[in-house]
Amino acid sequence: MNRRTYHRASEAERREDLIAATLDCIAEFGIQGATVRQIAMRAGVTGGLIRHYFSSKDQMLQAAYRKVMAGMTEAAVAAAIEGETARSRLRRFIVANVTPPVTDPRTLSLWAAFISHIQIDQSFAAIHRENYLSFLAALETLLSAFFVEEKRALSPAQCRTYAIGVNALVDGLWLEGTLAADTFAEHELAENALVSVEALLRLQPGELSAEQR
Amino acid sequence: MNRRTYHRASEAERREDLIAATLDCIAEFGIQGATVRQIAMRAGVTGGLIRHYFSSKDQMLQAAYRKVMAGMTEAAVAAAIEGETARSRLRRFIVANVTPPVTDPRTLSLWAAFISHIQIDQSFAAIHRENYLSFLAALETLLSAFFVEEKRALSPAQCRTYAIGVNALVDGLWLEGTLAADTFAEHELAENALVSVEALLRLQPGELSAEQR
DNA sequence: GCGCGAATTATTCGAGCGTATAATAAGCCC
DNA sequence: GGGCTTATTATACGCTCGAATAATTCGCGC
Repeated sequence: MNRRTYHRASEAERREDLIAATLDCIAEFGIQGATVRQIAMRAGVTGGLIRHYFSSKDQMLQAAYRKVMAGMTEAAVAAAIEGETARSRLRRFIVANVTPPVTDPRTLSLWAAFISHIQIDQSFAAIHRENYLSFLAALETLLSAFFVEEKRALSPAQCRTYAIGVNALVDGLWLEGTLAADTFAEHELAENALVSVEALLRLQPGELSAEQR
Repeated sequence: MNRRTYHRASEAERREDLIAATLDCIAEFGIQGATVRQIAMRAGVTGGLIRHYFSSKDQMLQAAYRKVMAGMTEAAVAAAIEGETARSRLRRFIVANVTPPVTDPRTLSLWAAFISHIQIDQSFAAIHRENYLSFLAALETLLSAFFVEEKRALSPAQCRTYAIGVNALVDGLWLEGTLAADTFAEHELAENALVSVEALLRLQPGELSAEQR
């Protein structure tokens, strides 16, 4: 009749653990393998506890989705703000998106698993939309600041078109580079990203891509 | 004791039906909801039959993945070959990839569901790689033909860089445009794709995007 | 240091999972 | 058109699922 001894954790900490365990399981076994029991085992608790923190398994999955997306945008934004000029911030933002830890097979697996649920469950669609718009807005801000700095006048419509294109390019390279990581040399992807973006924006070759500290 | 009456179908036809039913179920209920019983019901047969055509459910999923990817590339390639010049073929290829039926929420759902499995199951990784390389090769062929036609000399390395960038851009726009279809006007996506590709390739504005029959 | 609320475990439930096997009906061949 | 092959159905098996409930142990306030 000896029960397991256990530690009473704070709510924040426990939820964090459960979400992390959820992501581990999805990455390792797929969304079908992320069962309540597997997740609980991974988190070092018993299954029943999950329902104590989340009203259903589905709500926990949504929290996990938010976590993944937040991690991705935060990494890129954090890299960007360290730049001193608008050009440097744009450059750093782009590079961060095609460099670890953002380009990580595990992250991509998780991202794809959730994307595939967008058409099925409206809640996931809402989370996606929120993150997409916020990412696009961040990119648009970086871009217009860059054009101001370059003293290049741009209509808002033109700026939006650029943002959409650059967003697509960055997403696409992220996908390509993460899925076929072995076919790309060390910095080939980042270099390609910078060269491509400067072409997209009709900049001079080297304006973004040239080595500069 | 009355059993269901049934029709004995040809092997090809039955496999086709089962794969189609599998895709329907994944799109509608997610990969977790694509159970043997659901799939069988959708295909109008009983569950046991699946194991008569596929040695396991997993093998059927792989066949379904191949089907999805084949459909996507075929649509784009079919559009391309109707062009009379290399420029037109490139143009049509790009437009096809950001236009229905390729930009279809259902297709994207399916694609993502399978992508999320390639880190888990090697078989899916192999299917992905095969399709990625073939798509990239097709694009590279279109590109180099285009450059020959334009009398613009390009090193193979340069051509590969371009192919990777254009591939990323097209993939990214496909993603963006399909996931946020409601935020894009009728032909905005295709127009953006052409303008972006011509910028990527350092062409004159309008060289690809200008209306031309 | 004790009591009490609540975090956590343990156990149970019915449903549904993928698979295996046996019974049956369909339809081609002669 | 009767017999044989086999595509298909029907049924059963052993597991695992998400969820609900009851029992317990933790650790803070006093």
